[in-house]
Amino acid sequence: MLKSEPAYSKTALAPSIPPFAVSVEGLTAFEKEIVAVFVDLVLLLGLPKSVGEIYGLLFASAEPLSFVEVEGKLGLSKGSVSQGLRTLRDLGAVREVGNEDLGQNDPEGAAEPGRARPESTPLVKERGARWVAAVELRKLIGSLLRERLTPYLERQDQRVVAAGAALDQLLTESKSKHLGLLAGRLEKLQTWQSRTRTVLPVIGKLL
Amino acid sequence: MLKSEPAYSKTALAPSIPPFAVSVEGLTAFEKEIVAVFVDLVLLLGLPKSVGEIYGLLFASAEPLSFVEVEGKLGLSKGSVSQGLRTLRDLGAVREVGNEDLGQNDPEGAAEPGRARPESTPLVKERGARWVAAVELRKLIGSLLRERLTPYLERQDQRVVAAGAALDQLLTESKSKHLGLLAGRLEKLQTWQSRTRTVLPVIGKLL
DNA sequence: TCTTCAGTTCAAAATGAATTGAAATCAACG
DNA sequence: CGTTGATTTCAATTCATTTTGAACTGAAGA
Repeated sequence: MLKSEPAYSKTALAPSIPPFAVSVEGLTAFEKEIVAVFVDLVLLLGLPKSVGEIYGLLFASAEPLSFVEVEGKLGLSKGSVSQGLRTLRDLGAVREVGNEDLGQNDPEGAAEPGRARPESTPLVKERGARWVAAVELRKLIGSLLRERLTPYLERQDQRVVAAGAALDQLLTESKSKHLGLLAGRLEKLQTWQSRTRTVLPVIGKLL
Repeated sequence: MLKSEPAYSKTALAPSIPPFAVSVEGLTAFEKEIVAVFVDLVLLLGLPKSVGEIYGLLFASAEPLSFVEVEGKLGLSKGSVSQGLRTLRDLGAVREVGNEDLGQNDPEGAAEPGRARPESTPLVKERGARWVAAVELRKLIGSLLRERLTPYLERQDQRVVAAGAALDQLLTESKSKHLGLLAGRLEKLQTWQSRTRTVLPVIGKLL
C-alpha cells in the first residue's frame, strides 16, 4: 500500500513566505521542531511529508488528537490527513484511542466502539476517534525500513541470479577474455549482497 | 524542444517500478540486469535513476567506455550523462582513465566504424576521456550514505536542541501537567539520536 | 426518518526533481 | 587561429508523486 521514491514537497496555503513557510500557524515552537524532525526522517525514508507532519504533531502532543484537530493544526486537507493517519496506523506508528475522557493520557488497550457513556455529564461529546503516537521508535523505524528493504532485497537477488545466468551464457559462447573480470565483479556483488542480508538484522537489534 | 515527437510514451498507469526501461536497447542481458541492480540501489539512496544506469553500465563493462558510448548505449541525453558522470566521479564511484591504451577496440564493434589504429601512430586520435567503475562497493555505498546522512544528522541535532529549549520555556511558564510526558518523549528522541551516531560508523565497518 | 458531521475516495491540480536539448565552452589538432 | 568534436551549462519540458477538494458513505442523534 505504500511505495517509495524520493520526493520533496512543500505545503500549500502559505504562498507569501517563500523559504520556510509552513501552514503551521497554530503550532508551538516545541511542536514545530518535533514536526520538522519527523518530516525529515520520513522524507529520508521516502514517505510523503504530510505523514511526517502528522506523526510529529502527535508525538509532540501530550493528549490524543482528533482527526479534525490534526487537520486544523497542520493546515492539511482532509484527504491528506485521512491517508496519512491510515499509513501511520498500518505502520504501527500511531494508535486510535477511544475518546471517552480526555483528561488522561497514555491510554492502553480497550478501545472498542461500545464504550460507556456517562449520561448528562458535560465535557466531551465528540464521537470521532482520537490518535496517539506509538512512541516505540525502535519499532517504528524498524517497520519503515523493513517495508522498503524487504522487497528491494528480493528483487536484487533475482537480478544477480539472472545476471549470473547471462554471464554463463556469454562464457559458453566464449568470446571470453575480459569475461573473467566481469565474473569477478559479479562475485563482489553477490558477496556484498549476502553480507547485507546478515548485517541488516544485526543493525535492527542495535538500534 | 518545440513540440510533438513524443515517439515513446511510458506506461503512465503502472504504479510500481517498471522493470523495463525504454532506453536500453543495445544492452546485453548481463548489462541489463546489472544496470537494474544499480538503478534500484541508487533510487533507494535517493539519487537519480540515470546515475544508477551509468554506474551499472560501467560496472558491467570490461573496458572503459567513452562519454559517447555511455550516451548511446543507455539512450540518455548528453546533459544527463554529463551530470551523472560528474556525480559519480565526485562520489568516487567512477574514474576517468586516459584513453592512450585501449588495448582493444570497442566491445560491440557494431556501431563504431573500425578502430583504425595503425601502428605507426601509437597515440589515439580520440581525445575523449574514458570511464571505469571504481569497484570497491564498500567505499561507494559508504560515501553515498555519508553524503546524505551527515547533513541530515546535523539538522536533526539542532532541532532536538531547539525542541529542548522550547520545552524548557514551556516548563518555566509552567502550565505544566503533561509536560513530563513530553520531556520523556524528547529524551527518547535524544537517546535514539545518539545511538544512531554511535551505531552508524559500526555499520560502515561491517559492510 | 432526516440531519449532521467524522472520515474516505478519487479525479484533478500543484509541485518539484529528473531529463532533455540546444547553445556555450573547451581542448586538441591541423 | 579555425575547425571539429567532446563536454558542460542551463532554461524549458516532462514525469512521477503528493496534495487538494468535492462528492460520497455511514453512523449518531434528534
